[in-house]
Amino acid sequence: MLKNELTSKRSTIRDVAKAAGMSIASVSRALKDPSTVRPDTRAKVLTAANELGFQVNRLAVDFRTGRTHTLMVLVPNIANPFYSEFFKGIEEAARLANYLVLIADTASDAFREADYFSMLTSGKCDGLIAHIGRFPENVLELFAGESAGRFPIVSCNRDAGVEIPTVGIDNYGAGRQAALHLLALGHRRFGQIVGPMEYEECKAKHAGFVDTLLEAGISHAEECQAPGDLTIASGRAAARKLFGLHTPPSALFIHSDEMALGAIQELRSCGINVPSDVSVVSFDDVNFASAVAPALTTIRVPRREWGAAACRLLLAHMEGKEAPEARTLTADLVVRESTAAPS
Amino acid sequence: MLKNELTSKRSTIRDVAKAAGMSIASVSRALKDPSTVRPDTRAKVLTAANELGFQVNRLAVDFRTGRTHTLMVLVPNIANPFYSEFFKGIEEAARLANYLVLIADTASDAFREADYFSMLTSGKCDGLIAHIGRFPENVLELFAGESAGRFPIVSCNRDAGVEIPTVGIDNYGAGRQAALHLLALGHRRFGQIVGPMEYEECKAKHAGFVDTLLEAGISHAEECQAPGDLTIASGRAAARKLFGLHTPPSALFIHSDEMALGAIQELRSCGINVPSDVSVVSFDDVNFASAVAPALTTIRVPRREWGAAACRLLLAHMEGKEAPEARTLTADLVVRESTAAPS
DNA sequence: GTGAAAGCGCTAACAA
DNA sequence: TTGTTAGCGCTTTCAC
Repeated sequence: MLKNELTSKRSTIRDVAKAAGMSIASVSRALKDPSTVRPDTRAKVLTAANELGFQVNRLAVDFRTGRTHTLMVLVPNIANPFYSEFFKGIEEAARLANYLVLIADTASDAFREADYFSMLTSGKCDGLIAHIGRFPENVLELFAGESAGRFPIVSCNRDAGVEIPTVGIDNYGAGRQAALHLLALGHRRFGQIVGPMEYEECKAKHAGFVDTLLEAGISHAEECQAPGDLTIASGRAAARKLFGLHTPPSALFIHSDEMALGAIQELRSCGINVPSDVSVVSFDDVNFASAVAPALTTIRVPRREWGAAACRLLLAHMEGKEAPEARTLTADLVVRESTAAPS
Repeated sequence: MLKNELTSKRSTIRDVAKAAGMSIASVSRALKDPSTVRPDTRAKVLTAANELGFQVNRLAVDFRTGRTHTLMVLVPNIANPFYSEFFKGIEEAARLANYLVLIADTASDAFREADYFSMLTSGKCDGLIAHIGRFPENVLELFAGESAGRFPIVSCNRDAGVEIPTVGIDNYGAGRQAALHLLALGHRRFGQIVGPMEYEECKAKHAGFVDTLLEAGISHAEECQAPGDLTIASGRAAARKLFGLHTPPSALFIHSDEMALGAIQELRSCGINVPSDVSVVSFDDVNFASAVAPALTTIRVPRREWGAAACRLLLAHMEGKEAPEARTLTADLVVRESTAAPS
């Protein structure tokens, strides 16, 4: 039995109406659109509401109006420091339009993803921004075809064959920049620690990097590539694997700052120094990237702008407007201390 | 299958009932509690629902039942990597009880705090876990007195004069451990980079540290203390201030790993080495703490357990049960590389 | 400017 | 086991 069921029930506009000596319609109006009632009516209602400790039941309002003024953001792992600024960008844009934003961590779990997605399809939020690596099959079905337009949703990752509005990053171009920088420094033996390759995002980073090496006449062998899941621990493991090779690389492109941190730590423990022995270019430019030693040379992803752009696109969709802006943001290289010419 | 949706509004159980040739009550039952209807009834309903692309309107369900099966977590700044594990702990505990959890970032903004708090008081969630430094006045009023028990809420920080169920950390004991460790190493000149001192949390860390020094006959001057806001940047600034002193400390207690990272970076840029010149004990043990160089000696806060405990306490409250467990968790020192004997 | 009344989509008595 | 029906608290015509 719930506690608030035991205590007195909360008052409704009906109670307020009785106390103020007017109809519930007037109470509703006085509360929601004061200009439509006479000042003294309004005053009476407000007084009564106050005395009764009246709190509007938003569940009822939302149900009645069919709108919740709430947006949701889905992420696979809130532990990734990447998301902090991303959320701030969304929050700011949402606030301007008078929306509240709620975050859900799906833990890359299909059940959770389905649960949270259903909050959109079942009306519990008005729109959804999905920053998940891959859309689950059942979700794709849901948003395919004609029903596509019915649920306002914006993706932050392009996913093959998905017709969902997307605000993405030019990952291919970013991978390219990483390669060009390392090439310019004089490196010729490259390694790569990649994120989950089922994500388009990681595929594109990888392709941009490898294609650019190829153009420079350098092939990027399969064995010089180690997979990770974007966490520190997976970076450590990947570095261990890569430097077990008999001709280890002199330069590394790593798909996230977190993995880079783990990799650099692992190398250090093996007596391999960054950047004098190995150069590292990573991805994201999270908060700690510029504060660790060596400070990370990384691809700066405009996370706040990304969030804001995604939110604006979502809002535009919800109002049936056209897309308000470009949908691919560029991420640029920031050179710090983790890269140098090969020794 | 989803065809009719594009032309008209979404279908309701009424539509399903008509299509299946039964009453809406049976549809409701078949969907919600299959065991209460005959198998063939159930099959008919499911088929009809499927054909119509029926999705239950959760807004209506929640409104009708008065329950949302949703918990909310309020944090002042999601950018703090501290929260990652904390959320996971909550999510896990919530999931066991069949609740969804949503996160809101209040940005320490009073308006936002009020907005999100009202989601609880207006019924949009069933319970709330607040991990904010300080409760805003208006919120305190709301939860004072008789209405206190009406809204299930759990705080993660003790706040003076607040009668809200709390799961906290023994910050005083942690501050004490930091001091004892540094003292044992032989340090005698101490500095401290503190978090916002209006938070009880930071006050307690500070008091535990200072009291322990005092017991050892060492006074901790006001000038050896610099304020920060728990971010990397504020750690840098605080370190700059502290080492402008003409007798700088040989050991630092810093209220968060993030600030410690900033401080260590600042010191490094001044040619001051950690730990050979200065020892650093920080707080939290976030993900990167063990991966940076030097690895941080820090107070390990059991974040996942904290989240889980807070969630269980909330759930217990919502069911009117007694508190299921102790409400103060201990945080213990983890010695790594950032502390050493003074030179 | 205000009130009466009709629901929004669903659940849960209560009947049958 | 199934159907009928009365609302949950609010917004919103539509009269007055």
